[in-house]
Amino acid sequence: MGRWQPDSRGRLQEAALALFAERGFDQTTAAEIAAQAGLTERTFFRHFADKREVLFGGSEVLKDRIVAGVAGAPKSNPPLDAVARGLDAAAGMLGEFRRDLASQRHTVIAANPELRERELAKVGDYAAAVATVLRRRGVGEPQATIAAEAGMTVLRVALERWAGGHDDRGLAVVMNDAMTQLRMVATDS
Amino acid sequence: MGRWQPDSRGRLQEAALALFAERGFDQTTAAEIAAQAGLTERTFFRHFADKREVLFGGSEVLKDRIVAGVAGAPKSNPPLDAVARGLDAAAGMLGEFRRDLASQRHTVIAANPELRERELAKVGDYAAAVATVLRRRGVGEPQATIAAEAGMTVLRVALERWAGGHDDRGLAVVMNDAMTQLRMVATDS
DNA sequence: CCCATGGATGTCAGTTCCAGACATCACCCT
DNA sequence: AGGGTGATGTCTGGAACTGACATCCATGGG
Repeated sequence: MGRWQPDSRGRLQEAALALFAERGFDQTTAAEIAAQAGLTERTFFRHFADKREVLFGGSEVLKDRIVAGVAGAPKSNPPLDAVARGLDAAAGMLGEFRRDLASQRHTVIAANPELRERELAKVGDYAAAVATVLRRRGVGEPQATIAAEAGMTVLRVALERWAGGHDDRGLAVVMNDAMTQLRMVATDS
Repeated sequence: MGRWQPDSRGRLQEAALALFAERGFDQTTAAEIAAQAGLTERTFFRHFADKREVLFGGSEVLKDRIVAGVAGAPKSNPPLDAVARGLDAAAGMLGEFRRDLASQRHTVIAANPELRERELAKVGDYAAAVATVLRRRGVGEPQATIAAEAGMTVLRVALERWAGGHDDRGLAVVMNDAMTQLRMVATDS
């Protein structure tokens, strides 16, 4: 056994989620999280750029999955269909995750403006990446950005409904549904 | 003349924009902004909840304008058309503003992740307000949220193109254009 | 004309977030 | 055995905020 317990990063994430859920984000200091994980505050900030970031560990992986989904769509697909492939990939990945943890995380984030801000920024980052892929597929501007942003809106709305417990169907279904609603809303006029 | 110079809030906003543009957001302290405006740090934080907020002074007014625009749309308008009315109102208000200041502000925000986060949060707030108005008009969920969020996506994209100098037409035109692109992207499949 | 009140500001002290610089310790490789 | 490496701890300090309290001036009532 090493000098240190394994997976410090994971332990910090677990401790943070537990403490945030228990006392709230503002009432929890980075030092407390670190202590709970058997580490020091300084080490916390070596693993996460700021206190909020500890809740967004899998974000990069998810982005890559989405991007891969979009990139893997048939060349003939119109932009929003390609984006829908990315959403399928996202639903697949998030579906593997434990539902209760996703829900707890969602509750914590929903309760704090700073965390909601960060979440929006993350999804905005996905959108930028997706737009880049779309452009590489020959989609022009502003269509690429609009399709990407609209798609990430669908992701956020579906995730909110699913993790918020307002829709008990599978995430993939909820997301598909939201995409359909977007198409209807945009068409019907 | 009073004990204090008038319009402290406005002076703080001006000073902040100037300093941010000159040295960057991170390299400017709240105390420096306050000093430039002839005030103290404590007073800065009495006017603005945090350092970023000083760049988003007119945000509430803009939200009200958008909401009013949506609420004022003919009852018969489908949701996204009503939202388009809100966007017209926004374009009208932002058009009154000095273009160079809007551009400078946009440059500062674009250069800093924390500021981009805050901007996303603001627009997300508009979306929530618009969704509420739509529901009051009888639009169900998730259509209301989707229409509102899609509309605010159009706002962001158009604003980015306009303030970023990528499109020299009037803001209203750019926004109308973006809305049309959204409809096309969502339809064509 | 004086004084009480209230709003905007200043002063001071304290907490927390976050980062730079450097030390330490176990492990690994040769 | 010894040096290199990576993760962690320690120390220190700046900057973002916040609460408590003092101050000053405009205003209005007496």
